[in-house]
Amino acid sequence: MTEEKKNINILYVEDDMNLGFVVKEVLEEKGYTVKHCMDGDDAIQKFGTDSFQLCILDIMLPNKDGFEVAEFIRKVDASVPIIFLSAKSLSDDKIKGLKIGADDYITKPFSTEEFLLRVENLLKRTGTLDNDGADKDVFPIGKYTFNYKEYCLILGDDIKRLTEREANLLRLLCLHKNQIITREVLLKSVWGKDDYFTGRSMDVFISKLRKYLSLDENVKIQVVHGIGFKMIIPN
Amino acid sequence: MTEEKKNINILYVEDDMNLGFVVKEVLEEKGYTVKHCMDGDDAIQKFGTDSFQLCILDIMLPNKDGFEVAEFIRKVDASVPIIFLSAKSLSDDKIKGLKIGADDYITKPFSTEEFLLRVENLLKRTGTLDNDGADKDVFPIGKYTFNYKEYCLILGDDIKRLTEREANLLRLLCLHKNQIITREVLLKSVWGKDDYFTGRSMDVFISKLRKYLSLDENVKIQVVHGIGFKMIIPN
DNA sequence: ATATACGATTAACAGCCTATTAACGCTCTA
DNA sequence: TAGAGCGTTAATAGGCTGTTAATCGTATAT
Repeated sequence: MTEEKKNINILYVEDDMNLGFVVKEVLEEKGYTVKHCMDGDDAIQKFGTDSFQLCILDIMLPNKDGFEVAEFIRKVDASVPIIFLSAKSLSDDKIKGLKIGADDYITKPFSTEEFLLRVENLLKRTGTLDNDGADKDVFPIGKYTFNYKEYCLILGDDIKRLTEREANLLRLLCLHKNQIITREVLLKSVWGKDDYFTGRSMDVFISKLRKYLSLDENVKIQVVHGIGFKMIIPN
Repeated sequence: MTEEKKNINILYVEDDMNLGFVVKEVLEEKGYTVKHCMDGDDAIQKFGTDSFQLCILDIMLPNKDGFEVAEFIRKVDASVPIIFLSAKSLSDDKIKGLKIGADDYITKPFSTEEFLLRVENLLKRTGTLDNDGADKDVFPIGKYTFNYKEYCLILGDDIKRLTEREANLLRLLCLHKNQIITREVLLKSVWGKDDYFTGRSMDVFISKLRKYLSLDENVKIQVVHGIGFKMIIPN
């Protein structure tokens, strides 16, 4: 996830050094690339010489205010998403921003969590970020692809449908790929209880999963005797 | 402009009669069609039996709160834009809403001007305003064409008329084509309740739909045992 | 008011699917 | 080497689904 974001360029215009530094840090920590400008003219020029997937504009700026910058940006690129930051919660400013076509409007002070969520949501909306946490439900397993939500295991044209139990178990193994996961954890997570018969039942499922995955010899569900299992997935 | 908007359906959930009435008026004056629900359960069912281009949800609701409604709606349609209304400007609520995937978050009280601007902006963003969102009710299903609004299923010259229930059910399957949709979601959306007999009733409808769709062998309504169904529509 | 038509629900039965249990043989470890 | 742990296959029971037919309820026409 983080690697994908590295390609996302954000133009950030803010004259408050302190806030500016913090916000830049926060965004960069999440893997975004951030160009930070201190005033409107600088921003306009940056926009002309680089391409951005998102613009975050403070409204109060020396030289040219955020609205003017936004209007300019809109002339150059009508679709790039724009977020305004404002110290005032004055409705007039808000409305002016919305009229220009702001995509979001955040009032200072804001929590970094809220800020990041808004940024992410906006990028998702505009299709820059891949949609929802769907990534979390698709696991590559060697030559296979395992789609947890759809309960299926895909290899080429072949789509093997899994039962709910099979899928739950396989998902846990994927979340711990190349690591040992104990029988207890598996049993408590998937079955909710840990006794002899449930354990034997799980062994039957492990057996099935091995069979399903047998067409890629590099993928293995190893047993760790007396402890649990370890699914080997080569990179 | 106003004429185009006539095709835009808005689901509005608000238990405050006074505010509800005003907002409905304001939106309708702009040419939108507004379905106003008073509580969450009602909204969920409305969503299952009609198609909306925008949902506006109050957070404080009797029965089910706005977040729950949103989560359900997201299960049925992952892309429909959602705006939350909230009396509290509490950051926690905001964050919760954004996490669920709200597209905007408006704090009461708000001016009608700001409100309308946000609605329009959101609709522009999602492209609903451009193409007069008529497509939303016509679904290609393999060789068939399903027209939800007209309750009919067309294959060549043959026009099969569907009942309302049949159409509602088929629509939901279409919205989730090639994806698993759970029995619970189908039942809550189409019937508004989820019990044994309603479930059996649904099975009868599924059986009918399969029969209607049997002339295209590439179209299948698969069962996902213990979970729900998955309609396969080849591209 | 009565008859009719239609759609939806309920009933009934058959068939299917799945998780579990049992059984047996093998492997690992103490 | 004994005993516990695991791999695998097969059988079973119980729940879930597919389908048809009967019944119920409501709207419509006579």
